[in-house]
Amino acid sequence: MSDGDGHAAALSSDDYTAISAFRFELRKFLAFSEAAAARVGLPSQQHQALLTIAGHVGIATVGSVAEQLLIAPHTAAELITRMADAGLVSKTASARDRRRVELSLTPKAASLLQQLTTAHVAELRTLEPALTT
Amino acid sequence: MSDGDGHAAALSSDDYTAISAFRFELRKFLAFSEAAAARVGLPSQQHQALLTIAGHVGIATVGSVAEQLLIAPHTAAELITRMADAGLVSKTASARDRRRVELSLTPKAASLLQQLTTAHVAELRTLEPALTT
DNA sequence: TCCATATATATCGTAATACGACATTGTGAA
DNA sequence: TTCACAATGTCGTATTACGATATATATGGA
Repeated sequence: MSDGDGHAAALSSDDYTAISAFRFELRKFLAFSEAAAARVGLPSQQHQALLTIAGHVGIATVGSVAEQLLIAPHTAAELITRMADAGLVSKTASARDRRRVELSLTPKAASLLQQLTTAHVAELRTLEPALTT
Repeated sequence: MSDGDGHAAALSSDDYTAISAFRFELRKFLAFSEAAAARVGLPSQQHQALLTIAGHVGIATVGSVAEQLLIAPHTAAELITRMADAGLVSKTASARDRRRVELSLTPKAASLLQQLTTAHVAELRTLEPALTT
């Protein structure tokens, strides 16, 4: 503690303004992301799930999605069920461990994800200066 | 378009892995924030509202909270009502424009916000390297 | 001045989704 | 084999943002 007081952090009104502005930028990015996903008919959480499945090292499972999205395993199970119903992912019982369900993107989902990711990379390039301030 | 193709962005599996990792870091920060707020009994949205009220240049109103949180004005009205019921904000009709409701933090809220902000600043210092990658 | 229109806030019913509690099936070690 | 644990799934519930709508106030022109 360099301010000599373990509790009072000496936060000024300007500090709150600056931190609030940071969160505002964060929110704008998340809102952009949500809107972009909605434009192609996806809830944000399903977009995130597609991204983690596509980016997973090895084969993604319900559990790995839960871990990446910071949600409970049974919540991920519900999410994946909805996505399978929507024709976005295919579920395959693992041969090695039959408790596991291995996931892969359908061509439709792969196409949507590519569109979305391209837009996100562009948006991130725009917002990056504001976020790192 | 420098890649010579307006549509195909040439995204590799590694690209998805990298972007997914970025979103994971973002999620971890947001999860930290939510957990920190929950520890003092606040939903995340109420913590965010406190921060925008404290950081607002001039006097915050229901409308300014809506604008900062990227929610509809009537959603902000509901949020502020809940917060007033919880003893976190006081609402005062504006003298100038009696449609407006001016907001201020109660001492209790100011104290909670200071605690939370101190913890957040520390956490951001920890996560910053991972986020800017 | 008076009114039409716009703005700020509020209310109510609804929908989406994450969770807790619990169930089911499979695995692996003693 | 048997048992503790792991992975996934089901169901009812709670929270909260939204759309539609309502009310009060403000403001600019006729």
